[in-house]
Amino acid sequence: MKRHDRYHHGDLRRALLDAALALCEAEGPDALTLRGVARAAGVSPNAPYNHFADKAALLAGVAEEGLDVLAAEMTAARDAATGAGPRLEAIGVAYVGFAQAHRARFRLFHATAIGAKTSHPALAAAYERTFGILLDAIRACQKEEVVRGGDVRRLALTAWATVHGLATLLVEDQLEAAGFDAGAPLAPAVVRALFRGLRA
Amino acid sequence: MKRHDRYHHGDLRRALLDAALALCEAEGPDALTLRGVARAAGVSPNAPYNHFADKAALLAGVAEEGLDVLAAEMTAARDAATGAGPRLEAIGVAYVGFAQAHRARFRLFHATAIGAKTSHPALAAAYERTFGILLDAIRACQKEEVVRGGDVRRLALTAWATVHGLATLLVEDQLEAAGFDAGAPLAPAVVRALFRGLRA
DNA sequence: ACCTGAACACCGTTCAAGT
DNA sequence: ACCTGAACACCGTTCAAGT
Repeated sequence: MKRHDRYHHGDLRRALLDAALALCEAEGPDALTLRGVARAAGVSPNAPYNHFADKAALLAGVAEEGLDVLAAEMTAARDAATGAGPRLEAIGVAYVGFAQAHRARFRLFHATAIGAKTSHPALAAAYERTFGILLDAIRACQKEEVVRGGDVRRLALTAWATVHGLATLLVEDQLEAAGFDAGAPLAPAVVRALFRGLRA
Repeated sequence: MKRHDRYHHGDLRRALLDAALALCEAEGPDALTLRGVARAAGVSPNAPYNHFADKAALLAGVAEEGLDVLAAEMTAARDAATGAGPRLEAIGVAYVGFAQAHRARFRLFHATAIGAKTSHPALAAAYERTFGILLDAIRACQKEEVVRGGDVRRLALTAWATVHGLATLLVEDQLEAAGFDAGAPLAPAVVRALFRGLRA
């Protein structure tokens, strides 16, 4: 484990992204330190600056890749369901499921240490792609008249807020504190109530 | 501004809580440093340890006071409305309004730097009080049969998740990134959709 | 082009010491 | 009881230097 030849003439950028995610999974997002990531990758504390402008840029890189995974799981869940309504619900459940299955990745989405998303255009683009999946699903529901008409983005915001709120509460352990069993499948019921609220 | 007699024989604990909130409002939660709080209060870097076990305990103290403010605004909004349904909606809108009006306080609720809530019993108690307001409002709705029956906590979770998600997205500037006008009053529409979903 | 070493200005926290 | 001063082991980041 003392040789790191692959990194030294290979892809240190990739290694740093992997190490950052692994550290976040192991120790939590607050323990994630740039020096620690460099240490885990077997390089000096300054080596990361050859690949990322600063710590925030590294976190944004990890977050961006996480958003792609989320988008993939959302589309997979959508494609496994039939009918516009069930598909929208499947996307919502998948969002919450992603947060529970990939805690570290989800927490990194909102790491305030990333700073203004506008300064990370690749991250903003990944957000837009993911949000687009939700928009499409709602448009399909409107076409089948299982969701009421009106501004798609407004409806999407309601849906996003609901699943995002549940995911956030779960990931930050605020539900156990409030006396909920976080192991129980809370998402389907919450998503069904949401869907009822959007119905035509 | 060089004398701090009031603090030295007065309430440094109070001064630290105030300084922490002020710093969080001015510089954001990430810039909030224990040494900086001590500096702002005019004491040495170690003085806070006479009043708080560590940085997390100070943050928990600020969060706890913030939850009391939130609870007060929720009950005020509730009491200004008439009818169980409108009252529930008013509470939800007040939750989001609190996040927008007191950004720093809201962000501190979820500062991961606070750590396990279980280790801050006073904070957990404040959470429980605030959640109780929501529970009571839903029970009142069930009694008037404007919200469907079933486990109150499950219904409350759906409501909490929705307003919490919207508040989080607003406070973390993720809505501008998604092309929403955060200045627009988004809360009423979202809360109405939520309420439709809970309806009897 | 990519990495290291030394350095700077910070942190949170602890310990001994002052009053 | 409450505060200070000095110290420790860390950070993020920069700069010069190596290959």
